[in-house]
Amino acid sequence: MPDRAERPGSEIPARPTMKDVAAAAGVGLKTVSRVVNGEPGVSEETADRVHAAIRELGFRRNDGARLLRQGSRTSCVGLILEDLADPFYAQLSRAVEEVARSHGSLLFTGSSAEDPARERELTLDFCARRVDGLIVVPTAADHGFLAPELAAGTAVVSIDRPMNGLTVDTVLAANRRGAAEAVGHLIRQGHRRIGYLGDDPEIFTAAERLAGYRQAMAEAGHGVDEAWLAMGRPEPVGIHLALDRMLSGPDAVTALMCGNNRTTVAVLRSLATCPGRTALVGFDDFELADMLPVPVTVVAQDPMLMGRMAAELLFRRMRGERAQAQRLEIPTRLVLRGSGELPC
Amino acid sequence: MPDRAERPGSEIPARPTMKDVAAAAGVGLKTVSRVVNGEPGVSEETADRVHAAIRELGFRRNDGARLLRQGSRTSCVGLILEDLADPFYAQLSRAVEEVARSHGSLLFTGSSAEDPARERELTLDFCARRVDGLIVVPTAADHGFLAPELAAGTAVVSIDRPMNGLTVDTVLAANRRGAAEAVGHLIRQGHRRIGYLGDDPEIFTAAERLAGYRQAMAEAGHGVDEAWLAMGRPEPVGIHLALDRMLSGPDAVTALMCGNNRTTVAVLRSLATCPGRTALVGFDDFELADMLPVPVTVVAQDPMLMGRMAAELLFRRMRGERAQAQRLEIPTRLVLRGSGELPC
DNA sequence: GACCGTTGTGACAACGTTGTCCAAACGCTG
DNA sequence: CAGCGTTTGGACAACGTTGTCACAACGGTC
Repeated sequence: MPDRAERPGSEIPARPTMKDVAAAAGVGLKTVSRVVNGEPGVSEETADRVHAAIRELGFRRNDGARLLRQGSRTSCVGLILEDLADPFYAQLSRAVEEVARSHGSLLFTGSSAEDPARERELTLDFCARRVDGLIVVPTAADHGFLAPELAAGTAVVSIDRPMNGLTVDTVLAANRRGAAEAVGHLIRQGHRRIGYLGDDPEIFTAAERLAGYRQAMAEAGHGVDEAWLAMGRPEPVGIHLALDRMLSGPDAVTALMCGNNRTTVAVLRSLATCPGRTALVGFDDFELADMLPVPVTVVAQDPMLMGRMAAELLFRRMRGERAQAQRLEIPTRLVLRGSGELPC
Repeated sequence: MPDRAERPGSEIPARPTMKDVAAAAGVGLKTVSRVVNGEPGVSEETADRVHAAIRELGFRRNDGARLLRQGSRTSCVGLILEDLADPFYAQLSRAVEEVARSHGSLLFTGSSAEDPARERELTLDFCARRVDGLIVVPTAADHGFLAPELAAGTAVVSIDRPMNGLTVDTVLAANRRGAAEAVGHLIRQGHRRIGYLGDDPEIFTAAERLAGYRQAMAEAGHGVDEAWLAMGRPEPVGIHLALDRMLSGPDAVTALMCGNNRTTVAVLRSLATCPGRTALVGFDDFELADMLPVPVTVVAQDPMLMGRMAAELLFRRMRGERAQAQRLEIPTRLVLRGSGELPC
């Protein structure tokens, strides 16, 4: 064989292209293309030769080139969330992936780690890869930087939090109402001094849930002592200190509302070291909440449903639907298990 | 303006290309390329004009075309696992993503759902997108179909389970040893009749852990009654029935070993409905295991470390390292919490 | 004023694929 | 055997980008 495409000494093995296949099968380039794409107009015998060459060379079509030529969709969507390892987001991802798969799309995933710069970088990287759509848990304060992408036809859906500076479909949990219901429940159990531990109020969900707490307290005519509030990243030490403060003194709180699953777990760990029982409701359900010594009453979200809804909205947009941007609020469900039903 | 690239009636808004930018800025195509890539040899004034045009048109470079032209790496890696929503895999993903990010790569994620056909499809789709590397939790019995990709320079690393029919770097937990240690621990607590509930033994980890159980029993000189074994997907009903069987009669088992976190949780739920306490050790740690009424003794794996190692191996390969395929076994850690220390 | 190097710029080909178009070879009819 | 359609095949351009090369304009030297 005089002329081989691959040079023996080359470090990076060259991938066979259609040209190589064509040469190996002794046919024209376009014929290979036809065979690969199942187009008609190729005799069975020729197709067999081409298939044999493909197998022999281990050819696989370069989708990048195909997409470039066709100028069409890449069949990729991107998902950007805060932390893939958080069970809430893990479930959400799974649902998004499922829907993407059912529409024949592949999924890019990225964690922003609550860092706006990182989110922006990831988003734009995904856009440079020409994803057809993006599902984002927004962290940045403003998403105006996405406007050109949106204008260029990239579908965008916001999930878990709204996006500022950009009008897009949005899927949220009923944060305020869910939190208000939970606090209302505690109030009906006779509690008046209720502590609230939540995430940084810069985060939309944290602010909304806090607002729900305040609303329920106000509706019941109970004042809120600012000393009962502790807002910040769910770190064990900070939470332990906050609890120490809230649970001591004559005006100690008798019940606690936790703003997210991380906080709830941290609070439970902290409480486990203290004697005495405090009523508690957590926002967001978590595995084994029902199996703990005092089963934990929670405001359950439905991350799977949220992910599914967001993905369906995204694919609807990608199909070219022009309707006005929607804002879906997925209801929460108060799951009574015991921890919220403790007396004062 | 006589000649505009975009037609007003067109449904799909055309993305601006470098050509459009060049026209808008009144410069040549290559000059735009130079500006975009920060190449020298462009006067400041020209660069400013180009930047203005880029901002105005909302231009973003098409990485697909760039990659095609350069023939170089896509800076994408693919991760295929069983179920993104499983906490073990969620943590593993996070670690992989972190390493990928630190190497400037984007991450495709896909769940095989333990379906070989789906795994194969995902894998090959990723390859068609020309990922630089693949990390796979293998489900298929044989991965020979990946051989051409490997030959073409796609790096492949197997994680959690070995790959058959392909020699690649592999990162595993010390399944057999971990399980044997755990069972040995139960034996030292005086147990002789120990039940084992695990996943389908077709799955490598399930088979290995079962082997560890058998080994520990054999070393202690205890026989194994096949009625003590229940292998299959972790479904509540099946597990409940199996437990009923194991825990009744005069020869009821006095301790249980669970082969994975899903099974452990299902067993705990099932046991919660029965009176009486059974010693139990689970393979794989899970959140709140230490907070349950009887804290659960587990064989802890380190999914983050496994993910990190696999990703580091992958990027080492991608950097062109030619060393022989490695097989890393990450040690497990027996975490004593109480459930394994119950008396017979 | 002929020659030089330097600086800024653009024309052109190429990456791997597909869509358009045309040509060769065939069997059929008149 | 001319004329026709049908089947099969290939040449060529284009997608958006970058690498190579060459050209134009400049100031400076002999």
